[in-house]
Amino acid sequence: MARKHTIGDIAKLAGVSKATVSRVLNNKPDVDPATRARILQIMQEVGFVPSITASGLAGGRNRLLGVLIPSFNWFYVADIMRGVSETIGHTPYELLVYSINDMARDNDKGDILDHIFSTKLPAGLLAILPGRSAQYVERLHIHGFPVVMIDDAAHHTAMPWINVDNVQGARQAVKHLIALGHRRIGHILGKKDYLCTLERYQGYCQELEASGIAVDQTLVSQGDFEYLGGVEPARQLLSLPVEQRPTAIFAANDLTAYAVIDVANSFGLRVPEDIALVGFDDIASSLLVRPALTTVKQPFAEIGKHGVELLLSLLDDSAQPSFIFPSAETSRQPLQQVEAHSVQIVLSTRLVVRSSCGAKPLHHHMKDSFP
Amino acid sequence: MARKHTIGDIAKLAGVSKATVSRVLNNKPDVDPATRARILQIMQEVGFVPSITASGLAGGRNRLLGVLIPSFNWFYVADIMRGVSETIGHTPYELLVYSINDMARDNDKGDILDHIFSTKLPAGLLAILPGRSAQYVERLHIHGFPVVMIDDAAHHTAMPWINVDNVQGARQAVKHLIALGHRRIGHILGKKDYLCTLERYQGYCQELEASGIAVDQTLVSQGDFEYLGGVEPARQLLSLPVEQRPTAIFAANDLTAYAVIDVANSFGLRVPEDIALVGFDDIASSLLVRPALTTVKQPFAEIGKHGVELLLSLLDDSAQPSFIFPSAETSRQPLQQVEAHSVQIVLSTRLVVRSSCGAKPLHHHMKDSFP
DNA sequence: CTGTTAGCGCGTTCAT
DNA sequence: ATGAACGCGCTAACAG
Repeated sequence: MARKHTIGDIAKLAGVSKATVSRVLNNKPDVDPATRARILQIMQEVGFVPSITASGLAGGRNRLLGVLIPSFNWFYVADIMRGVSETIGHTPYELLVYSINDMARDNDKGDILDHIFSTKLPAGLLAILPGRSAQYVERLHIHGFPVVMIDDAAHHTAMPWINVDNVQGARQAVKHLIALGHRRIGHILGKKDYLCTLERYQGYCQELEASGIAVDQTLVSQGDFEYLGGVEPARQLLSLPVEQRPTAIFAANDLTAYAVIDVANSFGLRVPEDIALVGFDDIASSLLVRPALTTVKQPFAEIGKHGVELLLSLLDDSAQPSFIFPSAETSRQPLQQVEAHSVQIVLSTRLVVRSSCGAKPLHHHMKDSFP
Repeated sequence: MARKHTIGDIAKLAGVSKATVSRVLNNKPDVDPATRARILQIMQEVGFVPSITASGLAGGRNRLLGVLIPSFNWFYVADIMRGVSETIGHTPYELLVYSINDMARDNDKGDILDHIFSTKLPAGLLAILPGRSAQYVERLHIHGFPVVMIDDAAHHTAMPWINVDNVQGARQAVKHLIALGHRRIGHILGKKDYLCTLERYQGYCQELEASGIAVDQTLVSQGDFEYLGGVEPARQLLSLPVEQRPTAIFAANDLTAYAVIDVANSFGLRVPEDIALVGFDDIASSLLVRPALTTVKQPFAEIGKHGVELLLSLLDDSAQPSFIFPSAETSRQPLQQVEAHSVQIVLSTRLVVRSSCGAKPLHHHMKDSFP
């Protein structure tokens, strides 16, 4: 393991001043190519690693990226974090995680955001916030702190922002059910006041109407994105007289769909034979429940990736990342798929067909189809 | 939101030197109680937040705790991280996450540990490593970097280390099955070369023998902790002639148990009616599969919590010049559930009875038992 | 008990 | 194109 070297050491070895070493470190233009090469060479050899701490102090900006998550236990958070951490791995930044539920200080989300703002430890923040908590994050944005939101309720703001197209996603789900011959398609709504709840409902309505099917409010029931919150609305829909009962249900998310499966079974109904089912999210467990869930896949890892890229594009225009870890020569990919001026990104979803909808899957997934 | 203040500002406001402010900041004993109170008061008022960056540079030790995880996508990692983040929330430390699979640099675990060691960004590292990768972490430990391992294969080392009692856990599972009247109890082993695989198998054997049941090797089959890797051994066990076929199976972990459920169903067998099933881990999805899985619960959050506490105790110790100043006042209170000298902690497991074992659950879990 | 003096490792002026 | 010098905010010796 390499000993700890400072730019002073490198400077001596290279026979230049510390300032020059600092210049190549920060990729400044005005350095003689020859000496730059020599310095880089030496840094390689001795395994020089600049002090994030010191450069942070001196430069005023740390090479740390903050990510605020609602909880480590939410299934989809893990997928987003995978994308986040993978993307950060391609940069000289490190990953700092703030979790809301788990904070010692009161659960007030404003508090933790205050903390982040006042410490200014991370150079920027990627905030995954459900519901209408965007306002807290917006405060940071207003104060000039680089922030990217991953949320459904942030449309009203001008903050850099990233999300999926919930309307299209819902339409994909309903379209598929219609294509399978269903006409009475029920919907269990997500949590009230969430924008994505509304959007998915809108997509549901749009697709029905596009097929000439009138939206029947008796087939729409209020859920809350949780398993338990899905039980009652599922009961409600499945309790309808057979001729009114939906033959298919589009649940606002996967957890809600799980509740439908269980309620259906408890009613002596089978999924998908008696009731076709499509969820939304494609969290990891949807591959494990039986029947495996057909669902609208949110590209969580992509969301995380684009979120980080967008955030990075906000940070530096001048000092492009410096010098990467010695072994990562090829890993420098252009982080600029994100347009410099597009501060809002909408990713698209994809329908993943498994067993719960009753369609014959085109591509059998390994786990799904092993028997 | 509070403006940014430095200790210099506080010093002026309090009419003392920066050194004194620094002293109260670091809870040094020799400060006049009155001035200490006054300074704290002022810090409160102006909302002073010390710069982690600067104190890290000056003191040589950052208020950052590193956690190395194999992946954000492993179910149990999320639970451990919940405990970790919750515990860190009670301290002035921040959480720095390193993920292995997702690193841009080659997947070599040694590389990322080198990186951590050479940057020395975090004050210490909590490493969740599967298998025998402990050696990489051990290098850090040898070089004096504070490290705590969460792993099954680290018994051979003297590193601070934390884990669950796999033998007892396995015995709990098997004991329960025996109590339900089962005599032919099969076992699907975990991944080869993992210590916890061996330990769980040993527990399985011990409990059988304690009940006067001979271990039958035809009832033991090799898995690998993965769902897919559980399919074949499950097939093997369930293909046995009825009179030899196990009436119950103890799977080395939950994912393997899921495979047993699916294979059983594909054989026209029902869980738990035809085959009782107990898993190990109690990952979140075990509440969602059907039948809900009876399993040996690993206290993942506790593991994370104790891991952090142990790590912090290592840090504090090294920072204490206690030999020189045998002060009478020990105002250092928290985090000392962990004995100063116990560098290895073994937590115990708990059997969570749900549907898959065929026993009538004593306590119906909400989700589990809603119908 | 408290103030003074040095740095920690690096970025960023100024000069040259 | 490069060096010298200063300072980021704080901790850690030293004195008193």
